[in-house]
Amino acid sequence: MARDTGRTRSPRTRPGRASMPAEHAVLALLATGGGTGHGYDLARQFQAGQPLGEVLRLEPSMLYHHLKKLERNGWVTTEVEPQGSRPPRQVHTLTEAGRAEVDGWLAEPVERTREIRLDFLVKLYFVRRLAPQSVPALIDRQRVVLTSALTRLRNQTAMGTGNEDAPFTRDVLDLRLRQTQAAIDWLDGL
Amino acid sequence: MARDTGRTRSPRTRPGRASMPAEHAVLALLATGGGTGHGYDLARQFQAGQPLGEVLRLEPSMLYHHLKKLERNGWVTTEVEPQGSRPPRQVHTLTEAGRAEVDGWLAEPVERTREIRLDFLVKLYFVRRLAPQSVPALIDRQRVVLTSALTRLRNQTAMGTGNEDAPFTRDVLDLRLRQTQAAIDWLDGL
DNA sequence: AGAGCCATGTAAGAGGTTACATGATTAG
DNA sequence: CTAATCATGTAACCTCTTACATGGCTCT
Repeated sequence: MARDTGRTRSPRTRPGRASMPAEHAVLALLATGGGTGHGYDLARQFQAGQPLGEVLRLEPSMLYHHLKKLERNGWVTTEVEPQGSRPPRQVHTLTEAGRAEVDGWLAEPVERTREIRLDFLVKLYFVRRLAPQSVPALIDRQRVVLTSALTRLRNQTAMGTGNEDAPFTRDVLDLRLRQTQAAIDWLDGL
Repeated sequence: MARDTGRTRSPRTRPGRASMPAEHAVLALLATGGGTGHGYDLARQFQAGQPLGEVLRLEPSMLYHHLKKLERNGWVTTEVEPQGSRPPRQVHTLTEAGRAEVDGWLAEPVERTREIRLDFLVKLYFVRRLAPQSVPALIDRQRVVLTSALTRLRNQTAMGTGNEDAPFTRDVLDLRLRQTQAAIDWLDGL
């Protein structure tokens, strides 16, 4: 369609802005290994049976994919390390930008309640390993986010109370309230 | 492994087997409209402000995409309906296979707790509109699924009680327990 | 005259899954 | 001898999101 407006194509401002837990987990895992590591080694931690693997399962193919992407982002550099008899390793090293990215990601709470289940758990795992003194701050900030979500949900529920023809919407809000409340209770028990 | 086994490429048994809530919602929405409808009309229901749109937001482009896919699956047929002055409509009609697919989907509870938030809510919305007498059965079946998940989580928690070096795993299980319990409580209140 | 509705899509990319490819070495 | 481990990927196919295209008609 459309011959061409002259502008080739907008730079796609922000592509959705998900928190990309898998990518950040790989980056943070590099940080726990002193800033370096190779794919095969990192892969083990994402398998079933490992604590991290219970929350975020990552197939080797996806792990290698993420490592390539982290390199394109300038968050890691890669060198080949020959191994004698074994296949050579691609050793990845965190850059300063990568380190900053990890630190920022670890300090930010997640936005949505549904991100508690994956994103926040992964963050919690790594904050405990990389900056245990920041754990209470992260939990507090997350609690604030969830509490304000709770308030918003309560307001919506109150506003809808005249609307008697929408029991479905009431049920939706009720579920969300309960799930958010459960997450807050869990945070409080940490 | 294997230069070539002769088989060009396996038919990819099942591509992940998610419940595909968006696709089924489109199909079910056609059913509520007497088995026929066109894209633009269906699209309105997936917008913000509509009860369905509060749970499942679908951009027009994705809706049209799903309609094409439903046709490839043999669940709908499509005819063009000229409109006089307006642009012609693509009128989609549920086939028997499509009707059966909707019925089956509406009767099945979801497998995972995290699918309650989207998949189950959408199902509930359509069961109430298409087969209100089946609502209690769906809720019961869903309750059974969630209760057995709860039992599994409790067993895992009990087994892990010797493992003192894994507080993270305990926290993960605790969160899942609370979220599952919240979902059960919500079901009981419906 | 301009805004917005009607009605349908394409293009491009991110993120993710599963299967398959390769090939040497070491442990049972 | 066979299976697992070390080590790295590619191919093919999904879903979903955002941006953009087209073009007449109706309402203010």
